[in-house]
Amino acid sequence: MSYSYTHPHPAVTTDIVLFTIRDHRLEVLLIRRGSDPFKDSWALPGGFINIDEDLAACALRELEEETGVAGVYLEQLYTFGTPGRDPRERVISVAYYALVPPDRISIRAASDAKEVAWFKLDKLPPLAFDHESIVAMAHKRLSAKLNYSTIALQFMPEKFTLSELQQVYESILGEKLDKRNFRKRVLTLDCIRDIGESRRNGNHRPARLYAVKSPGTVEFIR
Amino acid sequence: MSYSYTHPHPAVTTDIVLFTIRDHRLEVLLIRRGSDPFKDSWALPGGFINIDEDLAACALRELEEETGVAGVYLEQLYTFGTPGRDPRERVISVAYYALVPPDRISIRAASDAKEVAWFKLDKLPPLAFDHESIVAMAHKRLSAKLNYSTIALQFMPEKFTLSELQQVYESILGEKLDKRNFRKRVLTLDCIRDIGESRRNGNHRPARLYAVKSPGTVEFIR
DNA sequence: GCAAAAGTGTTCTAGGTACACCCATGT
DNA sequence: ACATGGGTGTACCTAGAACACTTTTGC
Repeated sequence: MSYSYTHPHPAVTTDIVLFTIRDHRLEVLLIRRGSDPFKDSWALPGGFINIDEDLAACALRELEEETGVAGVYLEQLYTFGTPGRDPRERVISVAYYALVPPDRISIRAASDAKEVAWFKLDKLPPLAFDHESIVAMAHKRLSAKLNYSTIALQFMPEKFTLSELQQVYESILGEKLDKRNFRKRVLTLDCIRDIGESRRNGNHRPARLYAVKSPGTVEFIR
Repeated sequence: MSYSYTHPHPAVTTDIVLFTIRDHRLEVLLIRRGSDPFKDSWALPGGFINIDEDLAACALRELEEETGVAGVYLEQLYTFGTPGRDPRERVISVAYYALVPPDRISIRAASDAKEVAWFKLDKLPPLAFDHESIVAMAHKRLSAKLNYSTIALQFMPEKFTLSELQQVYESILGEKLDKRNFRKRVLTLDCIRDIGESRRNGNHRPARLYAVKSPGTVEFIR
């Protein structure tokens, strides 16, 4: 089967920077490529768009096919199209970033990915193509968005403590926050609610549990 | 000549929302389409990418070819790729927005554009494709960016008064600003300088003239 | 002298930052 | 009793908002 056009067409892909937070550290999901180019290199999940497929749907499908991950929060990041960024042919990649709570994921390698793994953001291996700059831009966008939206709640499981939420902010921003100021701020946002339960986490006072009021939605603040 | 691929490839275009400000009103540059689809409709300038051309270069080239406008400030906006947005074939459009001072432009129709004209943003004609939503998103981005960058300076000619700059902000935001607070704010940004000249604009006191310190660069503030 | 836009400071308010101690639990 | 993280309130500071009169020019 072959498809012909009167003018040359670039290939279009989506690439996804999937973030989660584990052990108080921001992590990115990578696949080890099973075929050339960059065979055996680590890369972002992603791939070629189907001819009748929406861009975001393509990103979700590739993520599911290559890693088994579904049900994430997804947002378009930027479109990367420098000629030569893929040695095979002209490839324009619409990059997305996605967030998932660490308890909502069971990854598996599939499709043309030999292997799937989470990497600490500050300990990434060398990446294929221009994927390092895609990851860098995604992290920058995510950090910026913490300050004017409730996007961080997308990392939270169904029930969580305020300390856990604070650790999420600290992991992304890479700095310690003041406990009292942090709690005052997130509680006045009125986006999480005290569910009246508590959880024992060690040899100390149990922590109150909270839940996101509108899961799946990200609101702008300030 | 024909180009064949083993998998179908979408076409890739760029579309450009070029803004300027004239008579204290935000305006958008449109072309009247000379060919189908949407023949005779107004649309954003833009067109198909060349196979070895960078995305931003494509946007600048299309703008130049179709309207004669060059030397603008350009920024990637969003990528629109809903299947069916172009009736001919699958087209993915990387949208850009651009800003130009009103004195830096001489428009002319060329290429497949029959006609080129500026329209007040609040009096746009019906647009081809999904160009209305592209314009809406560009305006939203521009408004947001006024609050955390010096992007408005891209609209200013070489010499301008503080009142003129204020009118630019007011046109984009669609609201009146306080003169004293506005002046205090832009002067503390330290991005424009008093060039020691003044200009008479009518039967009243002449206004001091200012110039942008670093033309062509947009800084983040706050 | 009158019309018209240019230019200029102070007060108030709200949101952000800095900061230290008691509480509930397990061992 | 002690170690550990959970939970709480106040004072300060700074940036943004509100607000009115004098100046310089042309006619």
